[in-house]
Amino acid sequence: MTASRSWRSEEVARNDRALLRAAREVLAVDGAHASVASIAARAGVGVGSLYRRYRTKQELFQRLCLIALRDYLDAANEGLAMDDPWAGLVHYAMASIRSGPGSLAPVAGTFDVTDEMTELAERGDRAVAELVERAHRARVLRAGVTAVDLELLIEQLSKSPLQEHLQRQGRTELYDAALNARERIIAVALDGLRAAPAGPLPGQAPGYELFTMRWAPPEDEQPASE
Amino acid sequence: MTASRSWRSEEVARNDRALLRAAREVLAVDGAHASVASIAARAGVGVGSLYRRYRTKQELFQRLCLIALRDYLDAANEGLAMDDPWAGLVHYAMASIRSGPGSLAPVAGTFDVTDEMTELAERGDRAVAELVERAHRARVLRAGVTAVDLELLIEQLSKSPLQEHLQRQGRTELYDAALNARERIIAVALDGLRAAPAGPLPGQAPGYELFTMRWAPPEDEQPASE
DNA sequence: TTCGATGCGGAGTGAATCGCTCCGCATCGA
DNA sequence: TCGATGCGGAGCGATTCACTCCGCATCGAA
Repeated sequence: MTASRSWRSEEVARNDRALLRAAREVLAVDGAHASVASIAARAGVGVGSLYRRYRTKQELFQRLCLIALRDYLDAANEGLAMDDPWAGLVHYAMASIRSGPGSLAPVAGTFDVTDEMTELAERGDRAVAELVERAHRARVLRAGVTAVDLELLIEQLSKSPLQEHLQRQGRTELYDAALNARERIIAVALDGLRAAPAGPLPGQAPGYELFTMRWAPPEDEQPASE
Repeated sequence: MTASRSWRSEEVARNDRALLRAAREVLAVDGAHASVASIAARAGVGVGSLYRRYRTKQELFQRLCLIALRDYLDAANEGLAMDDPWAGLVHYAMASIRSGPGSLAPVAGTFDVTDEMTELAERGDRAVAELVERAHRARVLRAGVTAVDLELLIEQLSKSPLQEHLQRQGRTELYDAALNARERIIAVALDGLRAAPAGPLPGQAPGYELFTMRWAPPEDEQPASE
């Protein structure tokens, strides 16, 4: 119980990271119905190992939420640190969309909120409010847009129904195309659909198979492991 | 079996409409995990009545999907009938977002696709392609935007995590505010966040409680009936 | 090489929920 | 009053859930 317990702690840490990553991924796909078995399988560990680290499913989600709140606050502060108000706002939005507080929304209300989480959320809200106000002062943000509007838009863009479907069906070969398509969508939503582009759309135009494939019967259910 | 079977057919039709509406609502909230019991309860009928009209859960979803495809095609044609290319495109997008093919996405691949459905989908795709091309010819649509981009954006905007959460918790008093907030988000996504507004944002600015309330413990689980 | 300790994967468990069936009852025209 | 009809929901077997527990592989120490 002294300093001698450095035995294989690296593997422990690695497993823990894999567990958290797997939990976030599975949660994004299955929502609140995500099962511990699928999380453990995706992380490549047994359920026993999961329960040795987290006493309950809720405790895992709680930890996951705390990490997301930290990322969220970091992203806002990074945005504030940028000189260009618009670039800072976009940086925050992009980072939040990617690490997805929106994907954590389904578990909201399923566990107790700790004081630490409340404080992190408040600090994040303050930073975002400052980000929005600064953008308004520079007149680069549409008049009337509030911080709540921004947060809700981010939440709306956080989930990716297309990628979830692909993952459920195990169509990994289309994953890159789906990622590209999503980047375009986000760019459009942030920059606007009207003809007055802030630049050319990134990447290639997505093909129709992204739209048609999900209607085909899943020829192979997701192995849910490895 | 002749023309004399008009007995109470109005109530039957009313029940059927209630069933379809309930199914769409429950599906939007619970996704593919939607249970027949919750659908029947929300429609205010017993599961027996549901199974008298639809032999299986998949058959109900199939019918639901067919109706959505029809609405989808109608919306596209209505958009084409409008003189202003931009207004037509927005009309289609708004109608599609509201009647939500996106909320049907979770059941994609869970039942067989009939020929009628395939044909409706193809006709819809053609109409949307024409809508997009016309907007491009009039130079009112951002360069590089394809029909698939548009469809994916519509799908992205179709689901409403906020409203789903409210419904799950039974907070009906915030429903109007959530609806208003969603209208703003959609307007922003379609018009763009950058300072060059196409007009003032509609409705009132949403309050912070929309964002904080979902973290509060649900003081009353959804009664799921009536 | 042998031994105790440690953390591992996953079969097993009771509870909950699923889609679906079936039956008693209310409500109608005759 | 009586047969017919459609209704709501209790009940059924099957499935899935969160969680427990145990045999085994792998390590340092002797």
